[in-house]
Amino acid sequence: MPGNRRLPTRDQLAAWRDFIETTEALRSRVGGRLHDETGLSPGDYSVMLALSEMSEMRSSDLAAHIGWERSRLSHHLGRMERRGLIQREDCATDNRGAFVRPTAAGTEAFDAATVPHLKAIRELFVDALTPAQIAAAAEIAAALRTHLDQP
Amino acid sequence: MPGNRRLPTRDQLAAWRDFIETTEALRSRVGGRLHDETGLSPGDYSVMLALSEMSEMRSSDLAAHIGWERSRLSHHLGRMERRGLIQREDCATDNRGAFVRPTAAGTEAFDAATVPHLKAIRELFVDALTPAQIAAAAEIAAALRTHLDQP
DNA sequence: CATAAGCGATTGACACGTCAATTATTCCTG
DNA sequence: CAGGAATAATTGACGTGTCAATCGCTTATG
Repeated sequence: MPGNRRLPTRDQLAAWRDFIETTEALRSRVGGRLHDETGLSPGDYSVMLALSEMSEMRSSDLAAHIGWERSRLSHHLGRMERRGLIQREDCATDNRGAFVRPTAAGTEAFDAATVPHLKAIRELFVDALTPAQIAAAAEIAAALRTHLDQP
Repeated sequence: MPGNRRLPTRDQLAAWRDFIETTEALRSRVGGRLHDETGLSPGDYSVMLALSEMSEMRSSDLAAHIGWERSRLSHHLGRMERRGLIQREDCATDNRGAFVRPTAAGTEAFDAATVPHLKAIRELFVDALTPAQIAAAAEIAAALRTHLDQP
């Protein structure tokens, strides 16, 4: 029984490729529309979404909330700060810490971005699939996630 | 009938998020394993895979073959050339053109990467899903792709 | 209370992607 | 065949992501 008995079949490999390439194209298309129509990148949107729920947050908590590494967030916040979307403030109780809060311009940009973004999701994802397929997609995601989270 | 009648429902949005975040995590995990175990990035692998089928190729054809923009390929080939995986040669019949060919080291790295990569795909994708789910994933990808290629 | 350990956050170096501009060559057309 | 349009490929600027190192502050411990 050769070792490659355990490798994917031709069909499984084709399914993998179609699946992974198409989901990547989908993400990129939705993100592109978000950016083109609103000036916010997907990363910007995630940050602003989290801040819109809390309005002010420790940098670490924000990173945990959106599931980013802290250094990634730090770089991203630097770019967002330069563009005037957020600002950082020192934390009185812990001088190492920093608060992140949206600026007025940032909040406005986020508010203006929400509907276009949801619309893109509807048009490119929801409208492409039947209700059964959407349910299947959610189940597939759950199965993959469970498997990924294993040892 | 308010305009947001046409926006995704709570469930649809949750499905979107789970789906897109999980597929991204999956891609990144498979890519990470490829890179850690073989020293080739997913981009390197795509390039070497295409070259393994043709052995020598015009840069443009290579870009078309793997569906990349030419400038992306140009940057990537620069990095791969620096690492000694490929080399570029002038084209006799068209002095604008360039041939790309794998080096011996590149071919060796690719050959050594194939099995580990397929193994990662099996372990993280194939093994996570039932045969019916894999088929459903392929159908979902096809539906999304068709829809993306529309307007 | 000194100091080492730990934590919050940033930084620098580098890989990767996109877009717009550029260079060099070939092709086309009057 | 002259000169501009088209083509092959590269380049530069910049946003994005990861990893490892660093810096300053807090806290626990002897």
